[in-house]
Amino acid sequence: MTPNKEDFIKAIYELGGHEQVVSNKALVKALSISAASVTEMNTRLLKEGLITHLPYQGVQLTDKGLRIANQLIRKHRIWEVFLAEKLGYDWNEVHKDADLLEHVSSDFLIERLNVFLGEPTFDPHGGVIPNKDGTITEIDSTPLIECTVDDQFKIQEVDDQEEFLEYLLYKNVQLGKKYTLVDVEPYDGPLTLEAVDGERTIIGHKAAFKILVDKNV
Amino acid sequence: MTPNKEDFIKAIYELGGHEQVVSNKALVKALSISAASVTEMNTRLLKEGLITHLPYQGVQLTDKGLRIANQLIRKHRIWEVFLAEKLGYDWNEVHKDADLLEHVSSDFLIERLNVFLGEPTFDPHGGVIPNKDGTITEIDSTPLIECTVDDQFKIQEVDDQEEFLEYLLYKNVQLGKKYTLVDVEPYDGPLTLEAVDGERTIIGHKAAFKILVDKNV
DNA sequence: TCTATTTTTTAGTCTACCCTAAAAATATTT
DNA sequence: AAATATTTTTAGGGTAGACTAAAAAATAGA
Ligand SMILES: [Mn+2]
Ligand SMILES: [Mn+2]
Ligand SMILES: [Mn+2]
Ligand SMILES: [Mn+2]
Repeated sequence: MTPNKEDFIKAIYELGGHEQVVSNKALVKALSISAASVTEMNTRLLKEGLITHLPYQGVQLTDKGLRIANQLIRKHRIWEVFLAEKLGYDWNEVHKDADLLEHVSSDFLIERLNVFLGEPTFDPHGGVIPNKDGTITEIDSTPLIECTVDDQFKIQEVDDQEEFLEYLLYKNVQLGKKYTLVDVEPYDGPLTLEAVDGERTIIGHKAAFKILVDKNV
Repeated sequence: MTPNKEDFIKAIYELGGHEQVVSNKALVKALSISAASVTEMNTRLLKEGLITHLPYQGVQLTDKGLRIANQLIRKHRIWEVFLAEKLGYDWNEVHKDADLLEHVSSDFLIERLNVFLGEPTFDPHGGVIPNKDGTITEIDSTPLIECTVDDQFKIQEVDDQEEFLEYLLYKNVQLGKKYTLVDVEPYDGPLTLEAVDGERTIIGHKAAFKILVDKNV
């Protein structure tokens, strides 16, 4: 296993490769490599039994590939917690370094780091940290876009794209914060959230797809 | 710069390449790669201006190469402090993980980690951590082998080979611990140390080369 | 349905590392 | 001073991972 292969498998997972077929095109975009390189890597991973491949359609993770993806995501997210909680990174700053550290982390290191951090359940943007055995404890959450006026909820998880996290930082939307949805403008207009202290935040329509909330508040 | 190049430059430094010429043979041994690979890497580093090369004699670091070596050692040692102090690694366990982490550590990360650790001066086996600008604060120390009976000292630094550190762990010799040298057997015989609490430790002749002490105790 | 566009694959290159085996240079013995 | 041994370099290969350009296959549109 190499860093490139690991990131490739992780990308397949993040594009839904544990349940759907993922196209080469999607991987080209996600990894910023050429289409030829995707075909090449597919061939390698197929040979190692980490993916299945339907020519001209795409790839899917095997159980073996899925386990590797989950273990890498575990490492990634544990590092993100460390960078945010111990080193004071903002949540939009953690990803880049974690993306490198994840590939050079022995199990010994990760388990000790996990204990040092108090065995966290979520990463800084609310992503669930997979268990040591590669399984995932599913969390019940709803995309904000599916909420209706007067719904009450707390922010459960947000998309981890760096620019989006910066946007939320600017909007002062934080993980775990409680809101009421007080307005949704028609024709894909903005949403207005009201925090418990009365603070109002207006966010764009598309942002509401990237925020997951917990309505059992 | 790649991990292999970085480790190669670090190896040159550790073999004395900031003041002497380092032979290919020494690098073959230190890095466990073939002689041909050493020649090849020398050619690459020469082209980048990181070393000077005298054919059939060996290589030496340029100022540029020296700066890279010191910055890598800084990263390595800061990680070692983290692993030992925060994650509870024994001092013989830190090296392997630090040897990987050092290559994926941004300056941003290292400076934050350094602050988190309280800006340490020494790594877990007493090695000085180079400053941010690549300079080194020299420490006054004496090899234990040069001490004579009745000398008093404290342990300043020890060789960082994993097996040697295990040996010292077994002998209960710790950094900063104060001893009196009570006996040196002739014909390269063992040395006997006595701690302040009266505990006596007998160590082999060759071990006394790998331990540096501070006589200003 | 047939043409145009998009997507995927193939073919051919390139760089970074690594190797073994043989040749060349340097050091050491006798 | 030669012969022998050691060290370094050269020659020739190999693999992983990336690329561009061109061919092939699939999809979308008229
Ligand atoms: Mn991340
Ligand atoms: Mn990564
Ligand atoms: Mn070390
Ligand atoms: Mn290293």
